[in-house]
Order: sequence, then C-alpha cells, then structure tokens
Amino acid sequence: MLYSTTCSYAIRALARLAVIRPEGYVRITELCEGTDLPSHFLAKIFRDLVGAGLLTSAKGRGGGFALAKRPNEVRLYDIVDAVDGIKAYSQCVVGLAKCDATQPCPQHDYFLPVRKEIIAYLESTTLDQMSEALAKKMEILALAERSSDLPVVSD
Amino acid sequence: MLYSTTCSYAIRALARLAVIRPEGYVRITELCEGTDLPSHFLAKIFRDLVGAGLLTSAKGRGGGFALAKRPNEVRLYDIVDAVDGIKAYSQCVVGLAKCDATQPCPQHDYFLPVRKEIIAYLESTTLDQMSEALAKKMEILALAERSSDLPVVSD
DNA sequence: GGATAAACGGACTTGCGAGTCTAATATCAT
DNA sequence: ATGATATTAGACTCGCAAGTCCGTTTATCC
Repeated sequence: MLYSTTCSYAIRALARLAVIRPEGYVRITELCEGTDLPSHFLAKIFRDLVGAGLLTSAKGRGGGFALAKRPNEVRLYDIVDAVDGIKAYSQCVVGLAKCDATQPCPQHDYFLPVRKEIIAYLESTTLDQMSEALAKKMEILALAERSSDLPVVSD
Repeated sequence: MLYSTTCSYAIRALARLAVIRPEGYVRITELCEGTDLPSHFLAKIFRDLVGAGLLTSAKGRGGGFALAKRPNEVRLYDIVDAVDGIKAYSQCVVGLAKCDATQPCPQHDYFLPVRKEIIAYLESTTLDQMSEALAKKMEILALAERSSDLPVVSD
C-alpha cells in the first residue's frame, strides 16, 4: 500500500540480485527461480531500471543484469523514485491539487509526522541492509526445506 | 498515495459534511458544490458508508446524508477501514503473502516504525479535528474570494 | 560463421479502480 | 393523490496499471 505492485517487484528483485551476485550479471530467469516474481514483467521493469541508472545489462551468453552501484549506495528512496517517482510521496495526502501551508487540507498538519517518517525510512534503508535481511531469511528457509523435503516458494 | 482515490473522496466529503451540518441531512449536490468532488461517484461511496454505519440517509425532500455519530467519535481509522479496509495497512510492505516475525521480508524490521506512525495517525485523527481545520480554511478562502471577486474551487 | 543465449522493444491482453448514467423507490409538501 | 425531490441500485464505460507474448538485436562460444 506504500508502493505500487511494480515497485514492490523491483525492490524484491533488487534485494535478491544483491544476495545472489552483488557484482556480476544475473539472468532474469535465475533471479525469479523459486519466487512468484513474474519474469516477463520483471524483464520490462529491469529495462527501465537500466534507463534509470540503477542497473547495467549485458546481452548474450553470460549476460544478464547487474547492479550499477554497490548495495550500500542504493537507497530504497532511489528505487522508489525510479519506479513510482518520489513526487507521489510529497503530494497532498487526500489528493488536493492545492495543498500547502497557506491552503492546507483538513489533515495537513496531522499527517506531517507520518510523511517525515516515511521519507526517513526511504532515505535510510539501503539495499545492503535488505539483502542482509533477505540472506538470513533464505538461509532459514533452506534449512526448513532440507528438513521437511518441501520446496518453499518465497523470497 | 496512502489512501485510494475513493477513500480520499470519502474523507474530504465527510469533513465537509461535518462543517456544513454536523447533525442533520445534507444533499450530495450541496456537499459537492464549489469542490471537484464527483457527485455521482460520491453518491455511490456514501451508500457504502451508510452500510458501514458511518452515515445515515433519508430520501425525499429535506433528506440527504447525515453523520451517524458525533464528529469527535469518528476516527480517520474508521473511514479508511470502511472504504479501503484496514487490512491493507497491516499487510507486508512489499506484498509478500507470508511475512511475519519468523519469515520477515527484506524490509520488515525497518518498516515497523513507519507502520506504527501511520496507525497512530489514523487512530488519533478525528473528524472534528479535520472539520475544524477545514472550517478555518474555508473561512480564509471566502475572504480571499470576496476581496478578489474570483470564485475559488476547493475544499 | 553458425548456433545459442541473453536483453531489447513494442504490441497486445487483462483486470480493476474510477467514474457515468438511468431507472426504481421512498418521502415530503400541497 | 400527485408531483417534486432525494437516495438506492446496478449496469455500463473508461483509463491505466499489470502482465503476456513474440520478433529483433547483440554478444558469446564452438
């Protein structure tokens, strides 16, 4: 509800990319394996992320997508901005065209701390934090799978 | 970006309702006058709010919609829950089906304070706070209009 | 150079939230 | 009673985000 579906896919995929291969190319199909990420759609999203400068790509054998920067240099903020556009987060909370200090909407003042918290969250969370959390989770899932012999589809 | 468009309409309309007539019926057309609220669509939304117990309605001359409770008893939380469903706010921030303390998503821990802040905001903000803020704004706008002789479309 | 393997590009489909429209129903005033 | 006025109900349209598909291009390997 904070991000668009497209943006959620982007975030999850980038976190996976940072875990699987922090530097070097990963194929889309490999990236989506064992997850419910829609590979065709993600391919389209990744193309845009290349355009936005977050990813680089290489065609042909051994190719794929790679992070354009080191994981600790990529903020959640940058991903969200590239996909949804950060503007969506600075607009009026009830969608008024005119909403500022002189013409505030009914919730303007009350919402300020929430907006502040969201922006701080987007700016302070980085890809390496997310990849670290994800790596830990994948490890746990792998253990669970080995003991139950059930494939776990998640990321 | 926090609410659906429908929910924004509901919030704005209820705030207006509380300003125009805190108790007693207001017609949809009257409520939308001088705003960009889509009256037909709002009629549909208000029907649902009647079903949710936030509004009461009366047909025929002198009828319309009225608040079912006093403005200070209606929280933003209640409105959002009636329209979007509060469940949307408690789900995983990146849309994972399974996401809890045992299987957290890559952002689970980092997002907690944001979620907390949002919920606090929804629970603590009430309709009378919003109507008070709106009344103040409408007053300013009315003054501006009188001095410039330009009709101001807003709420 | 041919086969293969990957991204690239765009056209296309689908699903759903948003918004419109009209007929039905209930209420009030005279 | 009758006409005016309001919600009610639901079918319908519209636009966009989400998702699919396939041919093209570029790179690599043998």
